[in-house]
Amino acid sequence: MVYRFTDSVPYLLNRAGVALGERFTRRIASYGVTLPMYRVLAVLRQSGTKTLGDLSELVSVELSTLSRLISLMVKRGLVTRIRPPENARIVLIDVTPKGADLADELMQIAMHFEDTLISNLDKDQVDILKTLLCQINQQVEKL
Amino acid sequence: MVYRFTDSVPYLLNRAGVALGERFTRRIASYGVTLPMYRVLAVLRQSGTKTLGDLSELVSVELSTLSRLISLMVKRGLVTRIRPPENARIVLIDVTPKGADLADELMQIAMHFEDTLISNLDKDQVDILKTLLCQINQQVEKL
DNA sequence: ACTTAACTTTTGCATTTGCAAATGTTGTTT
DNA sequence: AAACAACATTTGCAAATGCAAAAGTTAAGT
Repeated sequence: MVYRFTDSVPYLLNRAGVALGERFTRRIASYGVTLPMYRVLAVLRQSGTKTLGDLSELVSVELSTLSRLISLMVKRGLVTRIRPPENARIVLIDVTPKGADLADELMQIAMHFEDTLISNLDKDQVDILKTLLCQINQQVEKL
Repeated sequence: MVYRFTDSVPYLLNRAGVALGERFTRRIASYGVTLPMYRVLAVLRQSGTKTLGDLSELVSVELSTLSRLISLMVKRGLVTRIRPPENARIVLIDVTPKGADLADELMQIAMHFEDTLISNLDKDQVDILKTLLCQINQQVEKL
């Protein structure tokens, strides 16, 4: 059995991810938001306040990159960045009301994306897809 | 049914893709090769000479970015860049013998990655995974 | 208390990226 | 054959990225 690079999981994963990302980026560009920004807003909207480190983990963006991205988002009034006095080495990020509204709007679009994406796929198969993607994430630790 | 961002296909896809990419990047760093470089080598090794445009499509790297990446790879003796006289507006990229050897070596590592990645997954499920990733790619066109 | 270690974020700097415009080539129209 | 459109790649430039080092804060050891 020969190894076919273009049939490998990492290749297909990247391909689908990039294609999807590009589409969504273009779709939300008119809102003045980039894909990483959307991810930040969506995570915060879903689970509330997060430290920078946790957020970095959750949105798969490197810490230093995220730090600067947050600076930009603060400047645009989408999120707040607070150093709590009781523990001044962490930074807490949260959405502003404006950011929350925007997040809701964008998540509507994302929902629609998801719908068309899996529209002609088996419900069971989509479940398998999601489960496997999660498992891959765990397996990656062992590599 | 509420929309949970962190359960969405794009999110999980990105997460797995980034995690996998980071690991592999670190794994191959000692060979002086980046992930996009590996992808270029692997595609060329698998399917032979390609135009820059086709290659861009195959490795999911934007044309201008790829153009510069290829310049670097040419300088390092990994690939060749030829403008065929019979059609001088295209550029043909191919691996050098050195590039081919490196590609083989790296693909061994990639094979091993794939093995551990899907080691405790169902064979049938992996097939579904791959199929769905391909279908997602096609569906993306409709978004 | 003082030093050292551990934790979290930010910054410096070089590299990579992506869009738009420019370049060069072929094909088509008149 | 000149002008124009279509095709394929490259380049300019601003923004994003990633690593390593720095900075600031808390915790632990002596």
